[in-house]
Amino acid sequence: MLKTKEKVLETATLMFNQEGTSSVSTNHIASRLGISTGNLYYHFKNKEEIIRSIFEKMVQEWDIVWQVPSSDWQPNLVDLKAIIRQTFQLQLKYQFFYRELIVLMKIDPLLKDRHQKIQAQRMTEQKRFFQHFINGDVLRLPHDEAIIDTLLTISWMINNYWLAFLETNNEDISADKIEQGIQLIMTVLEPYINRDGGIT
Amino acid sequence: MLKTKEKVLETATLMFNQEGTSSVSTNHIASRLGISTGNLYYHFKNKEEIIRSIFEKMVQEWDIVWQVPSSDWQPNLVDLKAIIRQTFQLQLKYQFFYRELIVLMKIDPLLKDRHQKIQAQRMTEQKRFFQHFINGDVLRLPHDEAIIDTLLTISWMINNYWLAFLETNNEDISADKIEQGIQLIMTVLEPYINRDGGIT
DNA sequence: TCCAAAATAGAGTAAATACTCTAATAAAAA
DNA sequence: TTTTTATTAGAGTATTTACTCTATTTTGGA
Repeated sequence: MLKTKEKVLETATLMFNQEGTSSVSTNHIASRLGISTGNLYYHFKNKEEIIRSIFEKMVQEWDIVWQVPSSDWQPNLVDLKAIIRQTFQLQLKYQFFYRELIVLMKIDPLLKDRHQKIQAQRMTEQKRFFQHFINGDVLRLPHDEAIIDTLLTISWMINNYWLAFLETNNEDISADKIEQGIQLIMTVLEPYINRDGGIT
Repeated sequence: MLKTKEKVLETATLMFNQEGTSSVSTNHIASRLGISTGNLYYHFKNKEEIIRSIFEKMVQEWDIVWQVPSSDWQPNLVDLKAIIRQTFQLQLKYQFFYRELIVLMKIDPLLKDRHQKIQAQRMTEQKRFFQHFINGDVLRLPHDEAIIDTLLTISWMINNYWLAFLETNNEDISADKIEQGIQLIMTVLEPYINRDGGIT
């Protein structure tokens, strides 16, 4: 059975996803859980600390998804798609973050700092990841160096905003829609995929 | 000189952009403007009506940007870039909307309905717009029909989320960054651009 | 000039929010 | 067992928020 602290994070995440952070008060969270506000504040200094803790959980799960399988791993599109798929699933779990990030960072400078650090790290990691695919001859890029950054940025954006985009279109998110998101990224990379390397 | 009603919308927009809608109360807006709350509520039924009015203004400006210049207009990349540039500028002016849309729609079902209608309309318009470019031989697409929708979706997403993406990266938005956003979209279209048609 | 309608001021309020404080209970350690 | 520490309950509070109400002023037309 989960400890109170973990239960708060879990329930808060669900409620934030459903109603948005500003509509969900600490009192709401406590009463939904059937605990007292005193208890909730025993575990968390304030609402922002709850949000920051959720962020840290998300970061941990994200890191697991994106770690390179092993040192002798051969980059291929099937694995890439699997990773993108898992990233989409994480976004689903922590939807509110992707929706409200900018405002949340405005309200909480600590979260802002933390996010900025993480984001910078990830950018570097992803670039290295991408390089694997070029070195592994799965992707073949023009001499123009800048194109790597550009493609990476676009892929990142699709990966980050596809679900939000669906939401603004009032489409509900199904496994099928996630595959469509993967497809979008593949379309961007398509012109640069080397048909000889990796399995499509 | 602007009427009170217009001034409220203008000031509210600025404040929402700076601090986020949930941090800006109707009292804040009134006092920033140096008017009474009574006065503000004389012009607007509630806070949501303010937000909806701002949305309508944004829609109007957007429509001006995207109307096809004239019936005998020849599609070309220079004009396309100009339109994208103006769209980015609109996003800058109404930043808070792009950041908070999903939550705002959750809070206000009227806004949600309205946005959904507008969004659907625009999708159709943009598709027609895109078709101009194909018919005008500026773009050449593979027989695969689905690719049109895919490219359109990706372009739309970049156009809608590029500035938000920059914000999460803590980069401030300059004219230069806007050009970079245009470049992103062009990179996506690049493999399908017919070098003979239109001027790059 | 007069008057009805439009615009404004500003005091007032119910509800909600984030959080504190103290006392009680449960769990762990000695 | 006893004692210390970790949890929990729940009443209480200062502040804020969205919004109302009434009285006053301004404005534009007849």
